[in-house]
Order: sequence, then structure tokens, then C-alpha cells
Amino acid sequence: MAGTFYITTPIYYVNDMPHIGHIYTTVMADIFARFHRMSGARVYFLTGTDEHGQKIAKAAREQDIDPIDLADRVVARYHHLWQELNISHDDFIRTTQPRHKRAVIEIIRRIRSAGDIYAGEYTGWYSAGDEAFVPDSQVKDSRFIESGHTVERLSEPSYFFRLSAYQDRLLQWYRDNPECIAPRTRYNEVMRFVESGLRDLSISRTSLRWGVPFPGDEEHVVYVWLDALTNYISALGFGSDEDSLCREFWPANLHLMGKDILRFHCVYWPAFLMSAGLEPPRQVFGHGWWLRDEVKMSKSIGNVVRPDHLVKRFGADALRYFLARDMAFGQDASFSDEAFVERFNADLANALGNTASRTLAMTARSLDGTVPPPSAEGPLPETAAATVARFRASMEGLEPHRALEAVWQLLATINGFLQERQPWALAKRGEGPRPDLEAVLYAALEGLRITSVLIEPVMPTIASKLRSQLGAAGIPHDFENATRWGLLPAGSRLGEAEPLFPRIDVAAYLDEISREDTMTETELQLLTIDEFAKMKLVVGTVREAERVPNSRKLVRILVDLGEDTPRQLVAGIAERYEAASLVGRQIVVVANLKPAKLMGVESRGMLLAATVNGDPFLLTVDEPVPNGSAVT
RNA sequence: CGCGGGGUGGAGCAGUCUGGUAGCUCGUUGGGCUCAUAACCCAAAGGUCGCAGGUUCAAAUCCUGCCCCCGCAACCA
Repeated sequence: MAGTFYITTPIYYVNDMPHIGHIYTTVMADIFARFHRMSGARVYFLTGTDEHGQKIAKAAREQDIDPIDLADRVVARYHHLWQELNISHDDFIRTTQPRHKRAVIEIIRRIRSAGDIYAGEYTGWYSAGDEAFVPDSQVKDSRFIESGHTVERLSEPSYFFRLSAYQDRLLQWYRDNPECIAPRTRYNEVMRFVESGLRDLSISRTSLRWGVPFPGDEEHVVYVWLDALTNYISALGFGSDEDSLCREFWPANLHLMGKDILRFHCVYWPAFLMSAGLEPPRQVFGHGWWLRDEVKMSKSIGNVVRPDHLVKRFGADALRYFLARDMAFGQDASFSDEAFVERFNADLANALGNTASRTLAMTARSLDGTVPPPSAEGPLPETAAATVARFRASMEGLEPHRALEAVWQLLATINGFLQERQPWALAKRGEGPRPDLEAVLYAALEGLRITSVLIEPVMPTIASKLRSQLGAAGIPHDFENATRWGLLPAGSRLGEAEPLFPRIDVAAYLDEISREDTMTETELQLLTIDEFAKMKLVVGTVREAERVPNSRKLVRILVDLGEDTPRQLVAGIAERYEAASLVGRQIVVVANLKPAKLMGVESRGMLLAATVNGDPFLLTVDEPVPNGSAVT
């Protein structure tokens, strides 16, 4: 499988700190890149950062620094992280680099000369406070949800890309290339989306300065997708005199990304490329998301996996293995510390580490730490060959989890083989030449050596450590040659044996984590008595209660707090309480909360309830008290 | 009809595109082994593949309808 292989991750927005999503995409890309390199392809593996846009400009202004300095800072984090995770990218593109700007300008020149750009008016919700247009979905009650600033309907001049003209060509492209979007369900999704019609795409902004100036009209800057997507060719020198990489590697073999941004890569990007006279990518793959204990990871819930912690504690290889093995590539998966430790122990410590350990220990003791003469004893040569074939097919079919599953079956076969042949018993049969013992141990050692080749793309550090323990450090590990049986040379000395992955005490580890968690929680949650006193809690009696129409769980309540008129509250408790059953009950209310509107109904306070698995249980008083009584 | 994901032995999942004996990991139970990281090996128990209908010689898989769960969004004030 020679040839070239160009693989990319998305460019990551420097407004975010790196998180498990970035890490996942990048690690998977790295695994494929390494696999293809081992298979003899010339590989170009690109990752990078997206550094333009309003959020960056604003964040920089707030910190009183240049946007580029802010970007530099975050980029340094990425470089550091990729190094820690052993990411072997060939290039790191930044959208602020001259080579990128040059490419953006060139692609626009080409799109324009194809007649696909026209001037028009972009209309949308504009937030003056944020100095930006904000997405419709983020606007509620004329406010931008994220910042709370008011928005207004505004128009500004904008250049448009004639996306609508590409509907048929895109559909044709999908039909002619059934593999161009994967997994299959995503392919269908995109088809349906495009079939339902495409609107032209605004590709410039005048309300924004931090970006690539729009060629021919410097009042505008190039807007997000056209700028960002172009990175895949700007890194290859598109638009410069030196574009040999472009000729060699374009079209990309695989754009890898999370499913959330798949659509842009399957619709906008190929359309841009077609317009510019370039080939669309060969394949776009949208993988799933990691959920944390079944809930999507999010900073506000505070359930983000801390990868740096995992890497420090277990090593980059262990994390890489877990990511590759535990998620069926393409699907969502859930991350839990239990699952991680379980995998670690079962697969890495027991199956891989212990198998190596027992084989090496026996060779060290009974064969004086020297590799015996090659043998093809037992089922292992055949199993290994079958495993190599399965591994390769799975990797090429973008099923790394299956590829690894096959390797672990090989390990199980090695264990079973040892169990059956009992080399420890053979060793006890006195002195002298023991060809039977040697044959068994050679097969096990060689099986492990081939294992080390197979796990190389996923766990490069451990793979090479294992090889040096096997006395195979000098053997090349390209895929084709290194997976042949019998390469481990007789007479070579085993390296120093040390456990590859020390087993983790699950209970102790989980305890360790929960202790850390509670510590940070209590630190965050301590308040002074003065702070508490700011909260005005009072008892009141419910006078009226009714469901908010069309809502799932909102109840509108009028409650007598001993004030002149009853207060109106809206509470999300309808899933457990009949509205009518609330009337007459005394409840506890936070009386000095800022008013808010829920489904158009104003709420001027909040009632208190205990929450159990999301179900509310109302707080009330022991015996009737006057309305307005303070709770302290 | 807001968008999306899912319902397969106790738990977590694969298999569904390309119909053909229901599979993996963990857990449980019993046995074995003792070289090894409380490891390893063998065996067993455990499943109406959400429900109903249809197509087919044959359906977890294809078609139709329905039910339920979970994300996002909304309505957590």
C-alpha cells in the first residue's frame, strides 16, 4: 500500500483551551498517520489552529494584548500537548500565517473568476455589546444568550458565494463517491440536507477586522468557513510558487473531525474547491463524541475529563489506547473513570503486560535471557498472520477498535498456548538441550514481537519498549516486513524486564479521584455568612397555580409573601407536581432574585426544592407560619 | 411534526449499510494451573436482539407503524 496519504484534523479555535474532543480527533488522526507511514505510504499529517474571528479579537482586547499574542499563547499549549501525546504531525498550520492568507486570497481569486462571488447584503442578529452578528439559535428575547447583550436586526454589505449553484454537482459527487462521507449514516444525513436545497453563503464581514482582508475590498474580511477550510490547502503551499506538496498530496485522503462540523466539510468545502477548479477530498469522516458518564462533557457541568491528569498518571500510550479501543469509531461513547481503569487493567496490565512479563521471565530464567533458535511451533505463526491481515483490513476500513480487538485475541492465543505447553514444567526437566522448551518460548516471544509491531501506531512508546525487552530493538518495524514470522534473531539478549503497565488498584484510584473532586468543590463553594445574608429567603402561601401552556415542566405560581400583591413565580416542577395540588401550600422562596422570563412568563423569584435525580421535592415548613416570615 | 443518538444475556458495547447458527469485554459460578503484574487457562449459567405488523425459504439486520430512553435546543430562575 504505497502512494501518498494526506490526513488532517480540523484547525482548533484558539479561544478554547484544548479538551478531550481535540485530543480525540488528533490522536485518532495520529494513529492512522502512523499506520500508513508503517505501511510505506508517504504521509502528510496536518493539524493547526484557527485564529481569526470576533471572539479572539474581543478576548485579546479585554486582556489588553494583541490578538496574535493571545493566539501564540494558546498555540504553545497545543504544541506542548501534542508533544506529550506523541502526535507525529508533519505540519501545524495557523490561519494567521502569511502562507495561509496567500492561499485564501488565491482561492477567492479563483472562485471569483468562476463567477461564483457576488456582492449583497447580509441580514442577521447583531449584538452591539459583542460587536458581532450572532447565530439565530443563540438569540432569545432579543438578547444574545451567551453575553446577555441586546441584539437587533441589522444588515451589512457582504460578499456571497453562489453555493446554491452547486447543489446538483454536490449530489452527483456524493453519488459517484459513496465513500466520500463516512460513516454511512452521516452520508445519508448530508445527502438529505443538500437535497432539501442550499442557500448562498455569506463569506465576508465588515463588522469584523480580525481576519484576512477580502481581496479587492479591504472594508471586508473573509468570514469563518472560507478562511478556516482553506487551511487544508494553504498548508500544502496552495497559492504560492512552491506548490509541489499540493501536487503530491491533494486531494486529501481523509479529513477527520467530530460529527458536529461534518456538514461544512461535506458541503461548503467541496463546493469551494469545485468552484476553484480543485478536486474535492477523497473522504470526510465524522466521528462521535465522548460523553462523560452518559452526559455530554461541558465546562459548565464541570464534568470535563482532565487529560493532562490521565497522561501524567497513566502515560500517553494508555490514553491513546483507551481512546482508540473504547469507542466504536464513528459512534458516541461514554467516558468514565471506572471504564478507563478497567480497560487499563484488563487489556494493558493483564493481557499485554502480564503476557510479556511471564514470557520474558521464563526466558530469562530457563534460557539465560537469550532468544532461542526460531521455530514455527504451535498455532501462533498462523494466528499471527491472520491477525496481521485482520488488523490491516480494520485499519484501512477505519475501524481501529476492531483492529485492536484482533491484536488482543492474538494475545489471548499466546496465553492459551503457554498454558497448554507449560514451558515452566518443561524447564524443570533437568539440564541439557531442551528443544521443546526453546520452541515454545520462541513462539511466544515472536508472537509478542509481532504484537509490538501491530500496536505501534497506537502505542509507539510501549511498542518500542516491548521490543527492546524482547531483544528485538534492532528489527525494523515497517508493516510489510516486520509482521513476517521468524524475524526475532536467535542468540539476541533480552533487554531489562520491567512491567509495561503496572496494575491499578481500582478502589484506591476511584477514591483518590473523588477526594480531589470534593476538595475542589468545597473550595469553590465556601461562602461567608455575609454572602449568605444577601439572599432573602421567605415563606409564602401559594394562592394560584397553573401549567404554563405548551411547556413540559413549567408551572406559573402566584404566591403570597406578605407583600401588597402576590408574587408571580415560574417553577420547573410540573413533572412531579399537579399545579392544582400546590394551592394552599406554604413554600420557601428566594425573594430577591433577578426577574427572568421563561417561555414568555415573568418569574420574580425562585421556590426551593430538593433535587433527586432531577426530580424536585418542595421545601415547606413544619407548621403554618405567617406569610413573609424570613428563613435564616 | 425542532435537530441528533440509542433500546442486543447482570453492566458496558459490537454486529444492522452488504438478511443465513447472536458475538466481545467486564462481572458471576465451578474447575484447573502456578512461569507471570491477586495473573493465566478451561467450563457453565445468563438473551422473546424495545413492541406490533409486513417482505422473504430465512430478519437483530430490509419495509411500515408505534413505545421508551438520552444529548442539543427550549422551559433547570
